[in-house]
Order: sequence, then structure tokens, then C-alpha cells
Amino acid sequence: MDATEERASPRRPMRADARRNHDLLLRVAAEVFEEQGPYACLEDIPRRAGVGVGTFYRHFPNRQAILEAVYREQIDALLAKAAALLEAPSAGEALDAWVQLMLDHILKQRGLKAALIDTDRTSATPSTVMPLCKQQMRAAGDALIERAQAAGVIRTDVRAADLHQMIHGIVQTADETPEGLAQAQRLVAIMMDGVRVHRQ
Amino acid sequence: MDATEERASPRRPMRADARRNHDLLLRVAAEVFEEQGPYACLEDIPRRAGVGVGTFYRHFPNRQAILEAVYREQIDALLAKAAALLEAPSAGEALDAWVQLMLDHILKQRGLKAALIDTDRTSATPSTVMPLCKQQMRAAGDALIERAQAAGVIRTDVRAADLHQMIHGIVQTADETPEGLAQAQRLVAIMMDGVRVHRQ
DNA sequence: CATAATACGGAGGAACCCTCCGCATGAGAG
DNA sequence: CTCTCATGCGGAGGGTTCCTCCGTATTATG
Repeated sequence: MDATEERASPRRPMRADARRNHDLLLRVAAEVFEEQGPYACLEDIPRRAGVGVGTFYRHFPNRQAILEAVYREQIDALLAKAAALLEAPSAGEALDAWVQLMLDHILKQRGLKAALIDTDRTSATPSTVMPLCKQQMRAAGDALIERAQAAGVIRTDVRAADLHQMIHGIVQTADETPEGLAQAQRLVAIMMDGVRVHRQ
Repeated sequence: MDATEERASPRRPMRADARRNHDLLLRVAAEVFEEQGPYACLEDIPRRAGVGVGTFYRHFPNRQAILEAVYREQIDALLAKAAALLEAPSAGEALDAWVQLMLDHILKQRGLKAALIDTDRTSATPSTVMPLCKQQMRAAGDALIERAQAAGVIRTDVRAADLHQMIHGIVQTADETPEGLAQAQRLVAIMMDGVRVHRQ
């Protein structure tokens, strides 16, 4: 689940210094993209991490690779939280929490995702990471939704795909301004109200 | 209205060769971005147009400038069509046609718009083009909506901003695949059905 | 036609992306 | 602990792209 053990599989389990640098670069890359956007100068990453450019490019041969790795990392964190929410006492509150997590995630990462789509469109080798993430997110959402449906708190004709498309639509069109964000919050709340079962 | 007369205002009316090159570069740039996406190599544009790079960069000093100009051009074309639709005999059909135009526009230009948002975020001078376009599009949409409302064919509690946010949301989250596009068409149709007045 | 204002072209500096290869270091055997 | 070698590191440097600068060419005007 935690990505710190990735890249281990094929033969040997990756040398200790390589693993250290890999993880360090990934952390620093997330920082740099957060500050400067997904088209930040890649050489800033090894520079800030205090390693050589060669090291960086061996771990992540191009922009697509590092963007994917950062994205993957964030999705993994989200999926872990979704799994934890499955254990929460209230199925309805767990679903609400999940929706809020999705909202924050989309808001923060829409630039990164757009860049990923773009580099993917350009590159010769279409990414497998994005479709996989989508599928995993959907599965995680469905689990939470089914539990809430079993508890009788939300409508039974809704699936994760529907929820995700609605949230995406609302959030991606939101302005970057505080009012835009508040408006997105409001619309998502209204949407979730429509999804809930209201007994009289 | 037509953008061929822009850049004329401040003092003199722009030399003939300059105007020619400006318009030519704008046309070629639209082609190049269409083929290679908004992060295409800028030098391809003057090369393909058969002029020097210096000429290109004098007219459009950086990527943000040329992206904005191309975007502006497309919005102008849309606004002209909206104005024409105001003269159409059926207010209801005019609104439907407008929605369809919006849908096509968003589908085709979402990459360009994302790039614009990104270069804007990076640049020191925030663009005034995007907000202006948004406002103009909204005004154009409102005019068509109000006419349809006066004709009694759509609900009276809807404004262009609502329609735009819904269409944007649906279209931007659509897959690039044919099914994704068909799905977007379907959802927009459903949405418009909800906006219409249904007499019994 | 002469002159001044304007525009053109492309060389070149700076930034960036990525590759390559000589050197360093960690992992496992003895 | 030492030796060996597979693995990893660093950074010089080549190719590309962005953009600037300025000598030359073209257009507008009297």
C-alpha cells in the first residue's frame, strides 16, 4: 500500500542508497510542483534535494514519469484513507468524509492532472497510471457507498462513478478565488443532500 | 467584432505588412496548437508561416500572449454566432444551438484553456483576457436565455452562469473517447430537458 | 523622391531537458 | 574484515527551445 516499497519487484530489492534517493526526490518533487506548478524546471528537484541531475533522471527519466509518481503517491494516500473510513462507526459520516477528501484532492491537484493528460497526449507511450488510479478510486468509492446504502442513509441508485463525475464537474469549474471555492463547497453539499435518504 | 482590426487603437493604424504578418501568424498558431497541443514549439509558428522568429516574438512576446490571442479569436467567433442566433426565428432552437456550440467549443479547447490558466498562474502579470471572455460569454448566453424565457420555452429561474457551469462540468470530465463524448452529449441533453418548460 | 518611422530577420545568450560514462558505494561471498 | 562486482552517483555537455537585440529593409508621408 505505502509506495516506499515500489520498484522492488523485478529482481533484487533496490540498493539502500537508491531507495533513499528515490523517496527523497519524490518528496521534493511534490514540494516543487506544489510551489511552481507542474511545468516547473525539473533540475530544481535534484538541486534542492542535493543530488546530481543524473540521479534524478535515472529514477524518473522524464516529466511524465515524475508527474505520474507524484500523482500515484497522492492517490495511494487517498486510498489508504478510504480504507480507514470503511472501519468508521457511521457509514454516512464516512461517506461525507470521503466526499470532502475528494473535493480537497481535486482542488489541489487539478493542475497536475491536466499536465499529466497533456504530457500523456504528447508522449508515444500512453500512461497506464491514470486509468488504473481512476479504477481504484472508483472501487474505493463504491465500497463506501455500498456500506452507506446498506445502512439505509443514501439512495440505492447511485454509484461512485456518478458521484465522482459530479464532484469533478463542480470543482474543476470553480474559480481559484475564495468565493469560487466556497461556491464549490456549497454545490457539493447540495448534491450530497440530493443523494441522501430523507425519512419523514 | 472581427479581430482583424485589433491592435490598431493607441496611435497609428499599424503598417500594412505588420497587419498581414500578425493575422497570418495568428492563423498558423491556431493550426499548430490544434495539431500539437498548447505546449507546441513556438518557433514552429514563424517557421511554418515563412517569417522570422523576431517577427513572431514582436507580435506575441511569449506563449501566454499567443495563447491568449488564439483563445480570444475563438471566443470572438462564438460571440458573433451568438449575436446571429439572437435573430433566429425560434428562441428555443436558438438556445439549443448555442448550447451545442458551447459544448463543441469546450471539448475542443479545454487543453488550450488549461494551458492558459497555467501560464497565467506562472506569469507575473495576470491575464485580463480570461475574465473578460467569461463575462462576455455570460452576457451573450443571458441574452439568448432571456429571449427563450420571454417566449415561455424555458424556466425563468435559470441564468447563463448556471448553464455554463453545468456544461463545463459535464464536458470537462468527459473522456476523450467516443463513448465519453456521447455520454457528455447525453448528459447535456438531459440537463437541457430539465431547463425546458413542459406544458401538460 | 527623400526622410523618418516602423517592421523584418536571424544570430546568439540563457535556460532547460536529457544522455553518457568514469568513479563511488553498497551487498554478498569467502 | 576484505574482496569483488553489480548497482548507483555526479555532472559535463549536446540538442532544443525561448526570447532579445540590432543592423537592414520596407512602408508611409510630405
